[in-house]
Amino acid sequence: MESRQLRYFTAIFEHGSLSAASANLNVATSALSHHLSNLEQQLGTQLFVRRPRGLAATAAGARLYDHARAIVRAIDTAEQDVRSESREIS
Amino acid sequence: MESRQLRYFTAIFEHGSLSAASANLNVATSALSHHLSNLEQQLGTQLFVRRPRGLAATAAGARLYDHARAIVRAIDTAEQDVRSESREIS
DNA sequence: GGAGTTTACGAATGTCGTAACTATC
DNA sequence: GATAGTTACGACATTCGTAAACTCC
Repeated sequence: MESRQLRYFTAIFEHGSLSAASANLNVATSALSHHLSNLEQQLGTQLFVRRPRGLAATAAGARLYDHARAIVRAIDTAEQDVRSESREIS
Repeated sequence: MESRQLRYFTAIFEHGSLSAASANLNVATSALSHHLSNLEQQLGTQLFVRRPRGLAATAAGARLYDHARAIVRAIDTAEQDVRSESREIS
């Protein structure tokens, strides 16, 4: 699981569809579809049920979301923290 | 910051050299060197001081390590959790 | 010369967008 | 026909290893 996959996944989850996430991320739906498929295959689990109007998270998808949100935040925090550390030194 | 960069970084930090991390990860030192350079450039900070016998972490490097270790663990935990969730369902 | 890192180069892989396709309303 | 997702294909970028430098003992 790579950070980018988790970022895309959280956007898809929060927007409820690839097309909405696509508009928000400025990434083509095909790319998101690919990443989602890969993630599901890597985990061996379906994360969303495909519905006519969009995507509905499965239980596994909802559980991953809780983790993914925290992980993405932690990464952003780490980056900011290191940058501020380096500013203190220099 | 991608997950792989953080995994490589923690290995380099823990082993204290590219060559030791290389042996542990089964990845060539050149790849680790490149990733480390990219990470330092992305963060705008030097993470290790290059010493004749290996690498010594800077303050920024040490601070990143604390974050990186937690993030890598969180990712592994998330993966296991989702897998166990899917087993419960099926 | 040995231990360690970096740089150069090419191969394999991954990522992404456009476009065509499918399905549902 | 409009909306939403997937698949096919090609272009571009990333990742990685081998090999050749380079530095410090």
